[in-house]
Amino acid sequence: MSAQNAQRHQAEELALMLSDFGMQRMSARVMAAFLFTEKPSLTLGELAEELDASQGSVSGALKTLHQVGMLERVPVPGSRRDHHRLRRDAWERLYSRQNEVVRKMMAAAEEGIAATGEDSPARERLQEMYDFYNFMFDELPLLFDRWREKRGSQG
Amino acid sequence: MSAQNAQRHQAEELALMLSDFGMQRMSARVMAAFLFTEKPSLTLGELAEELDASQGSVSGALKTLHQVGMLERVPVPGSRRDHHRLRRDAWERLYSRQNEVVRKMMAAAEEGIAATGEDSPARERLQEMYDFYNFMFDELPLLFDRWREKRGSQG
DNA sequence: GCCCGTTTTCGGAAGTTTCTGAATGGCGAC
DNA sequence: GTCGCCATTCAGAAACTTCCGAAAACGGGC
Repeated sequence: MSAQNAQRHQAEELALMLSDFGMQRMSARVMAAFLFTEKPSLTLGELAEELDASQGSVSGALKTLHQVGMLERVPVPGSRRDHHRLRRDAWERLYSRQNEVVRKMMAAAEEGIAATGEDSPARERLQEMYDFYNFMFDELPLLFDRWREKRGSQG
Repeated sequence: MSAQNAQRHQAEELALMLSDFGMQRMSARVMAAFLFTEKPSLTLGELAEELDASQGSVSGALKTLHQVGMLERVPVPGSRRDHHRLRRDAWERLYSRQNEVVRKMMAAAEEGIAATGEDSPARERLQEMYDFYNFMFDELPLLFDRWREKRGSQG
């Protein structure tokens, strides 16, 4: 197996993992392609060919990944195609979506508490849930701050 | 709408949210039922009735939730049914599964790096991915430690 | 303003997941 | 040892995702 095929294989493995973790399958494959390519940027057509997928589905995946903030468009003068590349902080952004999850869980717990009587077991459970997510809600952004600081001082 | 119905509604909302975040639908509904019930523990039959679902699917959901460590069996002398309840640290355990995700992402990045030439853009990208997940891999357990400490000193 | 290359959207097909209902298996009481 | 109740497993049905391919929409260049 050529080195290039080996990497393509690794890319597909990673894509499978990402989709296990909840990313849409095609988005995952596109992500993996961006990670492993030697080119500085990729176009929709290149991706569709590389992944042997329709341009339609690649277009959808690109849209999603841009929305999540993992990709950015690269201006390439003289080319009418859109060129895309991974953002440096793509993974941080991906993980940051946890923030939103945490926030929603906290909010749900809060609502539950508000609707529950004073001395109820349900309320206690909801309070425990709230406490945990509230902790995470406070701490995760600080964690990211530390990451950026570390990252900045290195690179 | 009665207070009880309002809570049942809230429970279903929460279940929907959990399933948005990747939890299986029935597992999510079961979780929500455990959160909002006033009873100290629930049996399979009670859950199936409350959720208007088959015992089969509830059984599957219970199995999953026990594996994740969010539920525990409660010994109830004189009852031949299994009684289940939420673990106090259920949410922490749920979130802890991120650890495994992070570990796998780190490992995948590592493999990619090993298979990539010295001066390649792909390697740089993989290294950035590795650095981020490695940071998380180190820091998340510490975060949980701090949570447990805080929790312990409160409760 | 028109043309051509590129991207996005959309309907339908294929695949995957999830639920149910019934049968099987297991365990305690007597 | 047998009975009766509970829990689990499994095959099939239903629902939902995801993908493709075609057609519409978009946008520069001239």
